[in-house]
Amino acid sequence: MSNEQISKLLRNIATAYTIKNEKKFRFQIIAYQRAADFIKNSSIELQDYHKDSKLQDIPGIGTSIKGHLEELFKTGKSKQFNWALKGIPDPVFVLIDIPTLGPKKSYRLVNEFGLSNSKNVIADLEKIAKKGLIAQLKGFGEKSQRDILRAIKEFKEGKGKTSRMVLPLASEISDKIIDYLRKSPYVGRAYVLGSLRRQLPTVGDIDIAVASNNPKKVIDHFISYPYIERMIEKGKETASMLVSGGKQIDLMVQPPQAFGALLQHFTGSKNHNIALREFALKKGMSLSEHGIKYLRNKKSNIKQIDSEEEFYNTLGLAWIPPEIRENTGEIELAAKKALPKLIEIKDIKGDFHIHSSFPIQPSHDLGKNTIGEMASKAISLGYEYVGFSEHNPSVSKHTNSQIYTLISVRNQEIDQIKLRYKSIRVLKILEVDILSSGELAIDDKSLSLLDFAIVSIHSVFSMNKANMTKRVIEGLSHPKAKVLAHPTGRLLNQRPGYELDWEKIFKFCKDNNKALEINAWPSRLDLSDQLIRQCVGNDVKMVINTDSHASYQMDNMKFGVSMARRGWATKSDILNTLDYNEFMKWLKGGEL
DNA sequence: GCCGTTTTCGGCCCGACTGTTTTCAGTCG
Repeated sequence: MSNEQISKLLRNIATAYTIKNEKKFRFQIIAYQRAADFIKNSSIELQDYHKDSKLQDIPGIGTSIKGHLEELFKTGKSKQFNWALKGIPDPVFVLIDIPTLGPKKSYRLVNEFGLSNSKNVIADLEKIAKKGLIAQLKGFGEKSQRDILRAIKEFKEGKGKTSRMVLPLASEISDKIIDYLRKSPYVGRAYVLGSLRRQLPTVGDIDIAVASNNPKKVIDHFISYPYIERMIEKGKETASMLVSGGKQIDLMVQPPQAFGALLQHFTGSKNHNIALREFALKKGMSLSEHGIKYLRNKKSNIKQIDSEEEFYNTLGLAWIPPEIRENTGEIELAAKKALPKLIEIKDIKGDFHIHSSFPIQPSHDLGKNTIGEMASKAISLGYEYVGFSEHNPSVSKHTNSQIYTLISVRNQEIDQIKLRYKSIRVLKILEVDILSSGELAIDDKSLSLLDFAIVSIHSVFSMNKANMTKRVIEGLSHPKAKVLAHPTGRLLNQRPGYELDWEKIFKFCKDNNKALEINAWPSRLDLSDQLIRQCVGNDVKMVINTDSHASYQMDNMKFGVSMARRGWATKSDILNTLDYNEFMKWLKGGEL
C-alpha cells in the first residue's frame, strides 16, 4: 500500500467516527487525522518504516494505530479499522473529497438517495441535484443545491484547492493581487502568508493578510478584483475568491495593532499553530488571530500585538522562521533559544548546474544562452564561481574520440571566458548520465577533461529500489563523480520519482566525500525538505544548484535555498557557501 | 488515540462564515 492509500484509509476512519458519534470519538478523530496528515506528507514509504520496525517513530502513531497497521500489512486487513468503517457506505468517502461536502452532508446524501456505486456517485449526485431533489431535503435548500452543483463542476475542473501550483506561479499570482490591494488607501501592510510564506514546494491556495482600520473597505476592494471568477465567501474580517485560472485566494484583515497575531495565525502550519496554542495554554495563555488572552485574569482584554517577533517573544519563544513551522521540534528549540541559523540566499557563492547553448550535441536538452551570457549573469548575482555542466555529448551518435573532441572544444570556450571575465572562477563540469548498468555515459579519458562531474539518472526510471540504489552508488563511485543531481528524479504534479535506499546512499556519500544536490528547478525541488533534514542529521553535504537552461533561470536559486531552510540546513551543510579555495579543497578530498 | 521540562492519567486550539434556522450545525483553515 502506498502512503497515499494508507493516509486515505486513516482519514476515512476519522470520517466514519465523525458520522457515527462526533462527540464520543472526538479525540480519536483528531488522532486519525493527524496520523493521516503525517503519512501523506512523508517522503518515506510507510511500508519501509514497518519493515525496519520503526512505525513508532512516526509522530501521531502510537501503540493502537501501530498495532492496527501491522495487522493490516501482515494479513491485508485490520479488525479495528473494519469495525470503525462498518455501516458507512463507500460512496461517502468519495463525496467527502468535494469541497463543501463534509462527513455529515456526504453521509446524508448517500443515504437519502441510496447512492451505492462509488465509481459513479459524483455523476449520480449531479443528476439528482439537477432534478431539484436535494433542495427538498430537510436541512438543505435551493442555495445548498446550487452550491453542490457548482462544487462538483469545480472539482471536475481541478479548481480551488483541488490542484496545487508550483512556487513561481503562486508568487506571480500573489504579487499581482498584492499590487492591486495596495491601490486602496485603506490597505496598510499586506503580506502573502500560508504555505507560500512557508515555501512549500507546491501551493494549494494563496493566503493574504492586510492590516487596516477599515476591514469592510478592504474586503469590498478585494472582491472587486478585475480578474475575479467568483466570490466564495465574504465576512467582516475575512473573504475568499476564485480568480481566473481557478485559483483560490483567501484574505484576512485585522487592525494594525493586532497584525502580529494575524501574521502568526495565517502563516501556519496548522500543526504548528495547534502545538503553539497547546504550549501557550500551559502558560495560561490562549492564542488566536486577534491576540493573546490571559486565562488567569478573566477581566483582562485580549492583548493585541503588532509584530510577529513580539508575539513569539511574549510566549517566551525565539521568533521561528516560517519555513520550519511544521511542528517538528521547532517550538521546543525556540523555547531554549537554540534554533539553528538557517542558510540564507546571501550565503550562496556559486552555481554548479548550468546548461549553456554551447553546441556539445548532448543526450538531452541544450541551454538557451551562451557560456559568456551565463557567466555574466553569475557575476551580476555576485557569485565567486560558476560551473558549466551541459549534458554529456550523446553517446549513441558519437564515438569516444568525437565526444572527447566536443568536450575539449567546450573547454577552450570556457578558457576564453576565463580570460574575458577575471572576476569569477569558472569550472569545467558536465552532467553525465548514469546508465542502467551503473556505468557513466562517457569514458575515463573524456572525464579526465573535467574538474568534476555531476551525475544523474535520465533513463530507465522503473528499476526497483535495491537496483536503483546499486546503480546510483556505482555511478557516484567514479573518482570524477562528486555530486548526484536531482537525486529522486521527482517532477512535481507529474511523477513521484524513483526509490532509493537512503541509509545506504547517505553512508556512501559521507564515507566517500560525495554530495547530494538540492535542485532548485521549480518543478523538481529535489531533494525534498524531509530528505534534506535527514542529510543534515547524517552529516551528508549538499549543493544547491539551479539546473538553469537560460540565464534568467539562475534567479531560481532562492527556491533551492527555501527547500534547504525547510530541511533545517545551515551554511555549513551546503558546499556552495564555501569560498573557492575551500570548495576546491573539498573537491580534492580534503577535510573541511 | 496520542502524549509528557508541573502529568503514565488527564488533558487535548480557536475562530470565521454560510445556510437554514430562530439559536445552530457543518465546513474550513
